[in-house]
Order: sequence, then C-alpha cells, then structure tokens
Amino acid sequence: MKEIEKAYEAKKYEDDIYEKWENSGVFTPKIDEKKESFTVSMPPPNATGTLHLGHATMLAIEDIMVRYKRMQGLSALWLPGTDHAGIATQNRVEKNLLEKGITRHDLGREKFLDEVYKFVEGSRNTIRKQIRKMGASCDWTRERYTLDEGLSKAVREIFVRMYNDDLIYRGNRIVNWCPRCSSTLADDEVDYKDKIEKLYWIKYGPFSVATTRPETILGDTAVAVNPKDKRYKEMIGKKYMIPGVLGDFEIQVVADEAVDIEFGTGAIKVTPAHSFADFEIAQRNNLPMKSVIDESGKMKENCGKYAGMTTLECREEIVKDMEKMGFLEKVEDFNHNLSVCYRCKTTVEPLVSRQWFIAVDKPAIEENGKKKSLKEKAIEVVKNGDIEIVPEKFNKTYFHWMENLHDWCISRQIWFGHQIPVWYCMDCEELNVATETPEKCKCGSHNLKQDEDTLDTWFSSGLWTFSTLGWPEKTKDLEYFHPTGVLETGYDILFFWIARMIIMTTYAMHEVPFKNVYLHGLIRTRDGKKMSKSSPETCIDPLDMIEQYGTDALRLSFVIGGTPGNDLRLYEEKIAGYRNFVNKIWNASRFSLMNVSDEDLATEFDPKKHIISRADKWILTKLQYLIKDVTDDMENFRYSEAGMKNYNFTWCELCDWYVEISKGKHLNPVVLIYVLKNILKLLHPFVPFVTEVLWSNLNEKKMLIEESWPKFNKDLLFDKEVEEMEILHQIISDIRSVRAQYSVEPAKKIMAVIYAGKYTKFLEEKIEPLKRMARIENIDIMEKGEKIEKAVCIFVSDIEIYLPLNELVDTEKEKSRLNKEKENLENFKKSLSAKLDNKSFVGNAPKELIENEKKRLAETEKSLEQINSQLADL
RNA sequence: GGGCGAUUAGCUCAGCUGGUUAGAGCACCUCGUUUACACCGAGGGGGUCGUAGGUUCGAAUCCUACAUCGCCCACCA
Repeated sequence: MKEIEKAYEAKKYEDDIYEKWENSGVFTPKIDEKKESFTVSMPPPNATGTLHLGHATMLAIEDIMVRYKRMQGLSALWLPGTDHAGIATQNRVEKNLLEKGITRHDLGREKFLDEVYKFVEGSRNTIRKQIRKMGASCDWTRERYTLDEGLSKAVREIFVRMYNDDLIYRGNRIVNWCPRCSSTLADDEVDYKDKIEKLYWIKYGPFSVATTRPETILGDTAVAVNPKDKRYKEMIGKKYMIPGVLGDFEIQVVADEAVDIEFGTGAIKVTPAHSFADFEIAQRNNLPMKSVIDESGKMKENCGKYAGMTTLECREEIVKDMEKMGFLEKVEDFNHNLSVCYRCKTTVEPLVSRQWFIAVDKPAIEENGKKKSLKEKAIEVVKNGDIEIVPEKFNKTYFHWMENLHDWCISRQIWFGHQIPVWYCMDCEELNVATETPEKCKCGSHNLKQDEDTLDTWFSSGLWTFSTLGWPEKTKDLEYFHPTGVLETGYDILFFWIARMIIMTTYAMHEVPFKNVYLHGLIRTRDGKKMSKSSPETCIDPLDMIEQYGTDALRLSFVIGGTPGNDLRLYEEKIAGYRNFVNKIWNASRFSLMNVSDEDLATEFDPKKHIISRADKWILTKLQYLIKDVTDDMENFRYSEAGMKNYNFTWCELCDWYVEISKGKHLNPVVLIYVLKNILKLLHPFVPFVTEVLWSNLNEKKMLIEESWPKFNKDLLFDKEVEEMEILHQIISDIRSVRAQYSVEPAKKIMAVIYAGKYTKFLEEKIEPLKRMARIENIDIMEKGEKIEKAVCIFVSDIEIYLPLNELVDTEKEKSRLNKEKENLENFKKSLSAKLDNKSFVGNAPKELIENEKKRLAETEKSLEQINSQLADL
C-alpha cells in the first residue's frame, strides 16, 4: 500500500533521475566479447549551439534506439561530442568582437583563437547540460570534441595518408569565395537566392554578348560558341581584338558544347577566373586565365581606373562608360539565381585560388586487384546494402549527389580549426607534409612555415565514427564498437556529413562507418513553415516545453505521428496531449500501488498460481501481442507505430478496461503488477523519466534502465477468453449507449435481463463488474426466456439483453434505432454475400479469408433475424 | 531543366507485404465529482482516402495521366 502524488510533476524528478543514471555507470557500456555491441555516434552539435528542436529530435530518437538495445542486452554505446564548426563558430565570435569594435585582424591569430576557445568552453557546457535535460543516456566518459588532441591527431594522420596516396593535392582551381568570411566554401555550402537582376547586352567586337556581371569583362580571354552553330563557323579558332572600356583586348574564339545555340546570340564571353562554367570551358580549351577580382571582392590593380572598387561599384562605373562609348546595346530584367554564402548570406565570388583538394575520382582504394575511386567505393557500399538508408527513398538522392561530386575543396582561410599539416620550406621549394611539426626540411633548412589555412569542418567530422574511438591507435573500443550501428540525423545533412563520413571511413578503415542511416524529418510549425526564432509565436523552444510539460511529453511529440524522412509539425497542444498521457501512466501506477501490498510486489508472477480471472487472461494475452508488435516495430525503425501501440494499450486496454474491471473484489494484485512492470519496460525508451520514477516504487533491485526488454510468451495467450471478454465489453458499451440515447441519468440505476445462451456461466461470473460499469441495479441472467415488454433490446453475438425502461421506452425511437441497425447489417450482409457469390473471389482468395467471411455472414444473418423479430413486436 | 515526396474527418497525422463495414489525437456536441487520473470518465457527430483512367475476384494501398502543394539538385550567358 503506497500512495504517490495525485499528478506527475516532471520537474520534481527529472534531474535527480538523470543524476542517478549517470552516477550509476549504466551509460558506460563494458567491452564484453560475449555480447553484441551497438553503437550510435551522436551527431556532434556545434560548439556554439544551444539546444534547438533539431537536436531535441535527434536526441529523443537516438535515446530510444540506445535504451531499447541496452534493454535487449547489447553492449550499447552512445558516444556524445561537439563539433568545433569552424566557420560558424569563428563568425559568431567575430560578431561578438565587432560589437566592441574589434576585428580578428586587430587581435592576431593567437589572441583571436584564445577568444574563440573561451567562448567555446562556455557554450559547450551549456549544450552538455541541455543534452542531459533531454534524458540522453549517452556515455559522458567517452565524450569527444573535434579539436581534442586525439581527434586532431586522426585528422593529421588521414591528411598525410591521403596526401601520400595522391588523394590530396594542391591546385589552382576556381572556388566559391565568400568575401565576408574571407574563405572558400564547398559547393554545398553555397545557397541560392532568386533575384531579378539586370542583363546587359554588349557590343563585343564582331559579337554581341550578354552578361549580368559587366565588370568581369576585364577578365575575359575568349568567346565561346557552340561547335554546331553555323553562324560562327568561320570564326572558331581565330583571335580578335575587342574594343573595350580600357582599350582593345585580345580574345580567341573557341567551340564548346556547353553553349546553348538558342539562347541570345549564341555567343558567350568567357571569364575563366571568375565563373565556374567559364573555368571549365577554359580548362577544356586551354585558355589563358586573367584574374581581376581579389579576395576581398575588389577589383585588382590590373583593372586600370577601376582598380580598388568593389565589384558592384565597378559594375556601375563600367556600365556608364560603356554607354558613353556606345558598347551598351540594351539592358533587360533577368531572373537570376544568385549564389550566397550559407552562413552569412554574402554574395559568393567565384575566383581562382590555390587550394587543397581531395580527388574523388582518382582510383585509389585497392580491392581484389582493382582500384576504385573514393566516389565509386562510397556508392558501392550503399548499392550493395552494407549501408541501408531509412527511409529508402534517400538512396536515389545519395547516388545522384555522389555521382555528380567534384573534387572536394578542403582548405578554408579561417583561423579556427585544424591547421593544415603542411610546412613550406622558405629556402627550397619542398613541401613537408607530416603529422607532427617537422624540425627541419628535407633540404636541411629550419626555415619552415606552416600553411596558414585550416581544414573544412566536415573533414574532421567525416572521421567522427572512428576518430572518437581512438583511431589511429588500435584501441579495444575501436575494435569492439566499430562499425557503428545506426547513424541518426536530419535528412538535411545527408550530403554535408553522411556522404563525407562514408568517403572518409571506407578509405581509412576499409569498412563502413555504420550499418544503418536513419534520417528524421525537419520540425515545422503548425502551418508547415520552418521554425525560426524570428517568429516567436510559432517557434517552440524545447527547453521551455520541458519546463512546462516535462521531457517525456516532449520526446513523445517528436516520435509519435511522424515517419522517417518526413517533416513533422509541432505545436504546443500536441505536447500537452502527451503530457496528459504521461500523467495517465502515472495514475495507472498510482492506482496499482494503492491496491497492492509489499508482499504482492515481492511475489514473482507464476501463471499457474496467479491467473484467476478471464480478465487476467485477456490482459495477459493483449500484453503478449503488444510485446510482439512493439518489438517488431522497434527492430524496423517504426518508432511511431511502437509508441502508438504502447499508448493505446496503456490508455484503452489497461486503464479503461482492465483497471476498471479490477476495481472491487476482482483485483488481482500479482497480475496487475506484472502487467504494469511490463508496460513500464515497453514504455521506458520513449518516456524514460516517468517510468523510472514509478519503477523506483516497485521495490525492485535494479533500475528500470538496466532491466531486460520483455519477451513474447506464447504460453500466456488465451484466445478464447479474449473473445469472451470482448463480448463483455460490447455488452457494457451497448448498455451505456442506450442509456445515453434515452438520457438515463448516470446516477440512476436500471434493471437488466439477459438471455445469454452459452455465455450464461461466463456472464454470471462477471455480474459484479457488469453492474458497476453499466450502472445496473439488478441483473437476471438466464440461458433463454420470453421477450420482455416495454424494454429496450440489444443483441450482442447471440445474447439478448433487455433493459426494461418502461415508461421511458419510446416505440418510435426504438423502431428507428433498430431500423438503422438493420440497415447497417443489411448493407454489410449484401457486400459479404456479393463477395461469397463471386466465383472468382472464392477461387482466388485465401482460404482463411473465405472462412472468415462466411463466419461473419452467418453472424450478420443471425443478428438480422433477432432485430427483425424484435421489430415485428413493436 | 532533372529528381523526390505529399494529397485520408475542421486541424495534425497513422494505415508496414493490396482483403478493416477506413483509424488515432486534438477540436466539436451531450452527459457526468462513481475506491487512480477533470492532465479525467461515458456516449456521439464528422471522411464517396486530390481527379480521371487502368491492373485485380478485391485498391486508401499497385500502375498511368492530370491537378495542387512542398522539398532537393543543377543552372544559362
């Protein structure tokens, strides 16, 4: 006999429970060769971050996976960490400094980095606390950070290996350059913005060309036309002097397939150094390159009077000048996709720069005597099923992206990150690529200078699954926990991260980083818009929701009603609804605890001894099917389904029926507690806090988190009793329904006469709950008997129930009620007979289905008979 | 331009390999302090499963076209 509080107040318990888990060491799995391992690498939140809905979703889903596997007896490791997020973090700190009027250059590299480290340390602690708030059962003893010594070592090691394998090279190539960040951007770090711009038509010697960027004329070295274009056939290969604003300049005419004959004049000006498409044309045609824009987005010295202007200023000036000089033919509006930096939204300036690249197309990985490129290997492991993506539809997206991947530019001109492990000799031309700072150059000189650039953040996070386990050392962790089980994250970083991990891991480890990829959708507002902090009325702060409704409720709202890869709309009522459910679990337990003794709690359930009633058998059977279904759903990543089934069982079956029937002398403490313990286990991965608090009241030795997942037990299936119980449910529901239709006050007790046929004995046993739940004063149960006057009649299976409501009975109302029922049944009967009369159906459909339909038809006919007979008497 | 997805009750969504008289939660209506829970209980209304064809004995589920919405990728001067 215990009494717990009337309502569950999450706030009171959550922090204590988390501390208890963490201090107990359950989050830290042991390396046990007898056990299978299961690893999840936590997608490292940015070091700048505070918890947002994306993190919260990821943490909820991953925690469900990990708790489930842990309860299944696997050695489950969930490895947490943070990402230094080079550009994002540096921008953040620069912004903070700018408020004080300081730029990073004022401080210099070292002092600036100190500022960054200080900032990062603060925000890392914030995010650590917030991850705990979500109930994440991750192993904090193994926490990693991309700039840890170990991980940095892994980064340098990989760099050196790839360099030695000729997979990393330095080249002059066109890159996306963000003048604000003063750094290159990878292709997928560029966003596009629709914008209407001016398209200028320019008289260009013998040609007429169009451009949205007249300032690039200063860097033109060619005109390209389509080789099939007859208009320019004669001109291909020739050189022309073109009169321009700075005097005549020379171009040559080349033929290239990339030029569209239909568009404009069919001739384009080529600026190899400042356009991706033009760069490629130049490469194919061996064109000279003329760079006219520098890295701050200003015109270079070779631009005469325009030197020093920004590109926009220059554009304005040059247009004016061209107009004066008669080169401008026309100007029109043009819908253009402007490339902008994904971090700061500054317009990207394509320019040629000397950068480090990873060669993705170069044959490198040797297998069975055949060499495959990084790309080929990364495609192969998904194609052959070594990695399975959930949902499957993302396979296509992945292949498409991978197949179109260009060499990956990995150098960034920012200070915060892993500095490139290359030392240039100031005395000779030699490059020294090494994992540690070399003492001297191969030539003997000590005059070495390390490359100023840092590596792309995704370079280091690409190593995440194995660098966090100790690689390049051959650690026991690495051997036991790698490859990891599932990589779970939002679909928006499939390319950024997952693709990179697959590339880097298949290269370094010769194995996949993970067996499964589970992609969750994005969280949206009720209207399907992106959650953004700029609209606080629809934007939900997870921490605020935890404060109000508890972590468990929030977790459920991420999981139930969503499917992998599809966006999920979230709003407060939803979370409140799950808070109600959490409270329901609490109260089902509260009821149980109030009605059992310590002795009952200590008694181990023995089916032979403790099963008493049909209700016991019914709930035990339902529980078995639940265990089976939920386990199956968990194995197949159907967390929403699993959660919903738990929800329905708890609320509708356990609370609404079993507990209700149990009230009074029918209560069977041992079975009730057995069922309760099992449902708490099944619910635990979803709502860890409330279930653990409740568990602590059950006098168990172990914590719930350490318990084993329930197993399906076919000895606890009692299908006959389930059928009988369902009849009882039906009778009670129908009586309640009639009471409501006749507006019989709930307080008023009525009489009932039941002719129960073969169910007589069963219903006699259940007379007490039947009276209580249908609010009946007196019930006469007989096998059969005469029809009763002035009574409402209900039929359930072949049981006849009479409710003598006397003066309340309204013959017309009864007629219409019965007629409606009759119509339903007749329609149903019609469709069943039509099916069964159809020879093709009988010939083709499975036997069980046909048998079942026949049975249903017989039942329907029986009910119709009863109703007709009743109608005849009215 | 290429690809992917969505369209089921007023709202948010389930419905896994085709066989349910189409489900849930919220909202709505009626009633209700009964040995847990008003963060509750009981009862109820509400859907020709986007449209049009097709495959099949049988389609919300498979195929085709169309419509509407959304996302991703590419990009042209």
